Amino acid sequence: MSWTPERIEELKRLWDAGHSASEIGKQLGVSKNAVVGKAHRLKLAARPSPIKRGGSTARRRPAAAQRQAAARAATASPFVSPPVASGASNGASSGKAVSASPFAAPEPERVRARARPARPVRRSLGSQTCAWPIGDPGTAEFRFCGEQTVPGKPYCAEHCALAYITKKKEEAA
DNA sequence: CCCTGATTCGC
DNA sequence: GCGAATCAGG
Repeated sequence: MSWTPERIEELKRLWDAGHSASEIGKQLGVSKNAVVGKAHRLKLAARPSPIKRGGSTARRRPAAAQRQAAARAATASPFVSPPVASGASNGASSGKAVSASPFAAPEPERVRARARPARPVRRSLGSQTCAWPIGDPGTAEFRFCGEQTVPGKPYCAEHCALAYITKKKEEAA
């Protein structure tokens, strides 16, 4: 939708009335950014700005500009993106390598689990314990199920039923 | 997290 | 001119 005189008028009115950009945006059916951008272009009263760029330390355009340009290019261009992705030869290997941990694929709901201390999973070879996560990872209460696993599976029978969802089950649910 | 407005820049 | 992405403060 374009900025018709009426809409601009409305924008001015609401902006002048002290409404927030997102609020005005809702009213006019546009995004907050659109409102702010238009207001800026119209030179409307630059109301109390939350932040100020370059107010104190000034000049730091290059970095921001580069990032923006990069982001822009990344989303817009069909090409662009081949940079390193894997095999980073230099540090920064913060990847926790989740691999095929208990959290890997199954269970859609609580997959939020990060690569937590997934160590206690196997402890004793004689009787594997169910690696089904219980509770919120990161909290003290977090633990794994610990029941005897189904041979060849990382979970107990009960949790295998939950972990391995079939298409049919999914549709039934 | 949510919110805010400001700025940049591809379109 | 437009506005998404990004930034940066509350």
